[in-house]
Amino acid sequence: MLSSCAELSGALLTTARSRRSGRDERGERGIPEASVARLPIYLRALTALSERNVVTASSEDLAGAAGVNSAKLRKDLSYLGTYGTRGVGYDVNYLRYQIAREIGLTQDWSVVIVGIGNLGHALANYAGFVSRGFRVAALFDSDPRRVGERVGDLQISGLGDLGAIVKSSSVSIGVIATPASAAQDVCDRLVEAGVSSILNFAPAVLSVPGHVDVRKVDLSIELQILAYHEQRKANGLGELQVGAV
Amino acid sequence: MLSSCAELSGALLTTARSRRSGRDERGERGIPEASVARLPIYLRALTALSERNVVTASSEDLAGAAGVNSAKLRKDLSYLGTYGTRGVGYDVNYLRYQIAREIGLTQDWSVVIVGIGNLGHALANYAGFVSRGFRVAALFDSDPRRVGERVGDLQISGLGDLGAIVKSSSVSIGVIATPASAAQDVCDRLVEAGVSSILNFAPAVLSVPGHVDVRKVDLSIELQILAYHEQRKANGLGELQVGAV
DNA sequence: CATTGTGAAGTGATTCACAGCA
DNA sequence: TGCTGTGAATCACTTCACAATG
Repeated sequence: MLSSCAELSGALLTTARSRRSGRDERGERGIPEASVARLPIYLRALTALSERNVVTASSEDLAGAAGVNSAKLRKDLSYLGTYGTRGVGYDVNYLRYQIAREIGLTQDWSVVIVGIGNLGHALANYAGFVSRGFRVAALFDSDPRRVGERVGDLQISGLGDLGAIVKSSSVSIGVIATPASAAQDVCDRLVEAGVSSILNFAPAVLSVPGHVDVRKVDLSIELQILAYHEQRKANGLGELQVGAV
Repeated sequence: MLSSCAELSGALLTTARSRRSGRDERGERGIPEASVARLPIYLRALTALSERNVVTASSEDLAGAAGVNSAKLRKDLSYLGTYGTRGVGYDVNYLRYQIAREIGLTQDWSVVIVGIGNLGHALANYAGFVSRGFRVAALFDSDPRRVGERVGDLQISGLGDLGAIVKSSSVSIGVIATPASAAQDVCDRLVEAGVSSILNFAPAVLSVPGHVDVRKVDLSIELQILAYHEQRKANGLGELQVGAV
């Protein structure tokens, strides 16, 4: 995917920088966080359309493919600039490039993964990373028996090497897939080494300095949220029959 | 964890049903979605405190452990009922039980996992599910060569058996860990079999009937969101130097 | 008297609805 | 004519700030 974006980038670079990036007179506001979180979804939808050789899509089409309503999609896109054509819709490849650029996917990002258990393995082999401009630069595990083991075309390193490798490969994103008990220590080491974005799969709250971004994915939390709704459905959607006051 | 909740449940069952479940005169409103999403985090924090034999915690303590501010925590808890003591704080085990009950973790939930690739394997072995009241009832894969293979103490079944197994084990939650191309078909089969909550790891938008809940986790989307912020940091937090208008 | 529980105020996100434009 | 881009209205969530209270 990145490759086709790269092709586009030559053709479009003239307009690429002449954005106004939505927003008010202060002239520098970012995109609302909720919109940012949806841009990758739009990108995915556009990529799928592009692969089916669709040239143009209306906000309605795109919104359908992304699973949102069209007003929200148009509002989100309006923060990036004016990339549509009234009466027509959006040029799929053009918009795709604009979004990729906005997210920062026209450059490659190096990530390291720490904690190569079941999940770490799965992440290391996850094709979705590499296809979207992320390069797994190194894998780490604290268990000395695992160090040296091959996973895909990488070899697991010991935590002691983390600082050096992060610096030499200019890694800016770290993925934590350790048990909860190790997560804060690993996080501290990553931050110390210069990583400034962290994706945390460990079920633990991390504290980091203000300049570091953390996002978390907790698999069991997602299931618990589903369980809550499941329970409500089973209860007849209210608590009408639960009784008492 | 569930086992200790189960112990508690005998002692506390008298109060268990006498809730008012927050909220206004219509007397039946659910808890705001944003609050629901945090309840599992509070539960985790309470479990950690409980394991350290902490008996009582203030909203400030708890909020710290959960990584939110105390006003938000108190507001969230207020939707569940009045479980604190002014001037004192919250009884850790009591509150833990109340939240577990609200989420629905005082009962066990059966889940099936479809798509036993790298990620499916990791999920099948994930200790966090079982420790939080989720039982993996069966694993499915469409690849006939994989059917019969053991993963943990389960054997992979073919998709053809999905309907029967979902019904016989009263499974209400399905986890999709297939490639995107298979996801909608698997989803349809799950819904057809009677599953009413789905956790989707495939990078695809699923359409489901209204009574079915879907939550999604997309690993590469999380990285892309981090990349966006990373790019902004690299740009000096605005677009001041990007130039042009 | 420390801490909860909660109205009220503030902030942010979504949806509406239509003017503006190709 | 059809569809985008966007103010204005609405809805949801967060934070403030303090009265109520064990």
